Amino acid sequence: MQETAGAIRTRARAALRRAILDAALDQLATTGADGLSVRQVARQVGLASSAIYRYVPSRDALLTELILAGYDQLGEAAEQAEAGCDRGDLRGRFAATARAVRSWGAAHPHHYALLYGSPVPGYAAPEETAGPASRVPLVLSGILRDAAVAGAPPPPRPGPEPDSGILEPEVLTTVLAGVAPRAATEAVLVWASLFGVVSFELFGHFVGSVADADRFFEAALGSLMDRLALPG
Amino acid sequence: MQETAGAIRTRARAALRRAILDAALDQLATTGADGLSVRQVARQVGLASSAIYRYVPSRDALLTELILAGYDQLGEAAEQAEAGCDRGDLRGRFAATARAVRSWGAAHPHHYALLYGSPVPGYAAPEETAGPASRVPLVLSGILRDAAVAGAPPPPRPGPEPDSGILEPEVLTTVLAGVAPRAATEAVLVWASLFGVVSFELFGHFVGSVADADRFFEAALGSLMDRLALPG
DNA sequence: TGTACATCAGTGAACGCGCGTTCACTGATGTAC
DNA sequence: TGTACATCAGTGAACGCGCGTTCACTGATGTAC
Repeated sequence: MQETAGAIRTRARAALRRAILDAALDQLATTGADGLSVRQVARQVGLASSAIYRYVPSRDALLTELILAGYDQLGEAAEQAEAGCDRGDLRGRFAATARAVRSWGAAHPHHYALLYGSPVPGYAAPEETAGPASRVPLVLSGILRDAAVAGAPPPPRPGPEPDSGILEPEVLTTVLAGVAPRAATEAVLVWASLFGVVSFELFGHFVGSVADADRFFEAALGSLMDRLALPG
Repeated sequence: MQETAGAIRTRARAALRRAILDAALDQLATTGADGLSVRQVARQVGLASSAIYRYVPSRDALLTELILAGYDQLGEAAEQAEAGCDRGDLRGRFAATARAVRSWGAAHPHHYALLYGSPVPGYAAPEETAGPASRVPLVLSGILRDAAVAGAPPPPRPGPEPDSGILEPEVLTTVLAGVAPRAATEAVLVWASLFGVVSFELFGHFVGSVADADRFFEAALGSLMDRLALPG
């Protein structure tokens, strides 16, 4: 079946768009987000700098794409790692997810920093990033929900629930549905702690105090899972 | 007593140096570290851009000074907050320290990001920053050591200590002397978790999940202190 | 008291650079009649 | 089959900008004799 000229052009366009994004990823990996420049990207793909604007409206848009790609890569890695675990092994699932986050960060430190480091000054993350950004949290909350179903339902204490109002109601009724507010708050803390540990390691704050980063991370994992009361 | 001319000059030099640093701090606060420029600093103090080099050898050195100043400001805030507490109130001391960290970060988000956000690309933190950077950890470890003295000494379990080798030996024998390796590892995790929570809040990762940041932080504090087994 | 000299903060022009973005254009390819 | 037209990827020059750093210099102030 003969391919139409239009289809060929469309495909070429898409391929070049990918090449541009790959070049940008490449530069992010070596130079960091600040060093990312439209002109260098153009040089790398072998185009005039002005040609980039046929594919990407601005440098900021390019940054946005890198952020989206980062959250998606990281989310993908976490999801795959978790999916490879026995469903009943809640601790294994959590550990696999956390290790995937750490590994991805170690493999792409500048990219990780773009997502979880200093906000880029003068750049406001558009709403489109919210979805991909929540992939890792979604994996984690899935584990918690399974734990809430499997374990004894938390006994509703009398009186007003002390932790209500801390988290967004929408979160408590959707991603963390079935998880008691107290445990849900703890879960958000664990989430932040996990990234806190990974960031501290990648950003060099453990130099001088942690001697064996691998073992430290495993110990941290155990502690975090205990706080979530994951059985095992 | 007549002041010598030399003394006057020296004082003037010091004052101008301070003015330059203040201008740099100012720009850091508004523009962020990337926006910091020698020429803008010069404009703000009313000097030719070349004159700055009589006071600061390079832009990188200026950055280093800002980092040092940041760690010192933050450390100072933490130390003062902790010093205002009843010595026996271990939980109060921890909470005061942690709240000081969060407050300082909220008041100086760009400065906080310079210290705890993405490493500045192409810039390696010189060793001089190690001292000031450890002021907050020192406050926290001081509380833990007091707790170790006050509480029952951890029973040395038979067999090899399972957590030895994770932290630098030097840390275990100095700042965390008297704290069992297991608890010390936990302490480092708590330290990273604290900054993880503060960073997540300041960098916007709680948008959409945490509704009441103040209450969340207090809840987090309680949980972290429980993990340190602080009595109260 | 006066003069020659040294010190040193500060100047302003310049070097050489890279950047994001715009715009009128070329030239190849495909389409309509 | 041939011709006029439309589409569109890509070009290259240009605009206007700000940057870090250097360097020969001015001019005021203090010092030595």
